[in-house]
Amino acid sequence: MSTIRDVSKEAGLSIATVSRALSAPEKVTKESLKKVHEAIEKLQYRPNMLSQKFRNKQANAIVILVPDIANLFFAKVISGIESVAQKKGFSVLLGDTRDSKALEKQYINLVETRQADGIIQLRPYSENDSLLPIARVPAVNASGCENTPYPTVRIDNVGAAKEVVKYLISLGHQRIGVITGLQRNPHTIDRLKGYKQALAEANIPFDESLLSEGDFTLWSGLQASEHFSRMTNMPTAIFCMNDEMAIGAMKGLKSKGLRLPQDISITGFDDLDVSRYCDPPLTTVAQPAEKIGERSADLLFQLLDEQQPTQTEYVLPIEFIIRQSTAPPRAS
Amino acid sequence: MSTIRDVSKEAGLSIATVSRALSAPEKVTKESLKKVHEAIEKLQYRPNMLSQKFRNKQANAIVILVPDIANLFFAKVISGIESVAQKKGFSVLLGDTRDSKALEKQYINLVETRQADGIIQLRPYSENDSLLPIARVPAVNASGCENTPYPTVRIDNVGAAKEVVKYLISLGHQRIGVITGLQRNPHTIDRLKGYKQALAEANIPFDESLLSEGDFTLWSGLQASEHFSRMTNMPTAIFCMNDEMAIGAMKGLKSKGLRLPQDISITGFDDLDVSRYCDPPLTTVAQPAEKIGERSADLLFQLLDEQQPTQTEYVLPIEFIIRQSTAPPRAS
DNA sequence: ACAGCCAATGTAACCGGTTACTACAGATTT
DNA sequence: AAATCTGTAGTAACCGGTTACATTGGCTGT
Repeated sequence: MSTIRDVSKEAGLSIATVSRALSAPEKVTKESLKKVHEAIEKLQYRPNMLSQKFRNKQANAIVILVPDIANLFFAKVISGIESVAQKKGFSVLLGDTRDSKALEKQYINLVETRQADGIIQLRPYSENDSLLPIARVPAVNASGCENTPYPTVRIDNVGAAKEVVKYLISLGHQRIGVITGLQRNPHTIDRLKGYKQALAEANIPFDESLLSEGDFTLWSGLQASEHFSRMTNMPTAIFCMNDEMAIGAMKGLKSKGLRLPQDISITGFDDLDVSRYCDPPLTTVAQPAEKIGERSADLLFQLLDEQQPTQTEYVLPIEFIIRQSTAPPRAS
Repeated sequence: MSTIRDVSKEAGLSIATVSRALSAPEKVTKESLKKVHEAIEKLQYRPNMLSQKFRNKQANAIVILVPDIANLFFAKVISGIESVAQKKGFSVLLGDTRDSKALEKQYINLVETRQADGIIQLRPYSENDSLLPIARVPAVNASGCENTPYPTVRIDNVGAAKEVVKYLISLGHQRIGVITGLQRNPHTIDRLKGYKQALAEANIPFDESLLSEGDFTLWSGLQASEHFSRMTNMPTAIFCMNDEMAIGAMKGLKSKGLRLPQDISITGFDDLDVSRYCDPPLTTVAQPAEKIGERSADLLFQLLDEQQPTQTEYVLPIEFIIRQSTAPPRAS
């Protein structure tokens, strides 16, 4: 492995000139530039970035904490972050944390030990359960919830849930079931708040028995649908807190012989690609995932550049997409 | 930010002793150790890993080139790789290449510039279209195909496809359609080979019109199903080269009023989680994704440690899973 | 002809760790 | 008591870049 010193020797110039030829070519004559490039070519020289980063005290890298990389929604957010990072010449390290605090800690360590400059957290903040914020670790939360104590880019989960449920009510539904994420998950909490608000505004009393806890997986949606199909007084619509659970629930309900949406309406949240193709196509909420990613990255770079960002919370608009999984309840 | 020198001053010891206290505590007396730890605590010292890596000429990191992170199959392979890397104390950098050569090049650069020690490529090798192998870049291909010119961990795609098609033939199918990936994709080529072998062994002539090209996305499966449903002499079964296309095709066929599997059988490849829940549950090939990941990582570390690995190609067994999307053809 | 200026280049310190080598005290052997 | 050994700690070189500062030489203006 050749070093800058080998190149300087080969080119008959000092290491300083070689360094400048690479990082500030305008400060070097054409001749020297040519000599340097020839030497580099001949020696197959590749600068040691570890050394460079060490000297510059800048890793030029950011970390993304992803609870689950096999999730299309996150994939889109990541893609948004990457496009911004690329423009800045930063590399992006994906940390697949699988919801494990220990793994999260490990990735945060990368920043503390200067192997990365900042961090974007894709898991929503929840008191007592979040490692971030940490002093001297520049961080942004993407797609979090209300009351996150560090810079955030998110949607209005309460409002979105409310919009969905109000739509179901407007179709004539009165008994609206809900399949939640884990009870303590901030997204669950926010979306449940929206659900309750919509009911309250329509003077429909909240009924605990219409609530079934899932964990955002397809399987848990299927499970939850069992709960509902065993009820003597089934809901006429179910608001699912994400698309995967909605798809699982649809599967379960269909297997009980129920027709969708005639017998029961289903709504999701996230607008996965598959949601357009399931049977029937799913009514759901589309989050501006890519935008969330871009904005988060912008915000993080602001944090890294200056000290004070212009704004520390961005709430981006969602799109409510009505497809064929929702219809008025049967006249009963 | 405090450095090791600050700590040494605070502890009243030399930097060498502090360094040893951290990396080889058995070489230091209990007293010194205590002083060092107190100083570290007091100064909130965190070692600068950039410096350490630079000095050690080891990044302790590997890169995974992922064509598409929003893919459950890859997610499982990655998880396997990560578990092995973690044991070795290596961090894993995920490079989401989105099938772009330019992005791939960028991540390979990380190894050439010593920011990472080796690379695991999840995209199958194909002559003229692959950047790897590259001299001085330790690399392993995970989940590739036959004839990959660098160390590989994969399944027998030809054999697996053959098994699926032979099964369909054993059910009585004679006209078996196939929805492929992109024509030039190595997985497409291998699986098509297996398809043809199965036909040949059953003395069924190959019929070009039963072949429809997709690109491994749900949407393309839907498209391809249109092609088949317009045929006057429809196939009685369709072998899809992955689960997503199979799900898309099922959707398309059902919308034409066809019943599955009575009117037409469908098979997939990969065994996604959703495949168990679609309607009907999909007959498919399960790849040992996690194992592939683990073995690839093991192989890469062998490459990094010694020069000569004991074996440079591993072919892992698959599992053929028969569910309800396949049945004998209707008596016609 | 000479001072003054500027552009190009060279010299060497520096970043924060690791580690080979050295120094030294106390224990053990002869 | 002298010689040797052992365990602990210190000194300083080193990794491969960057860059402040010094040096050189050619050009301009008087």
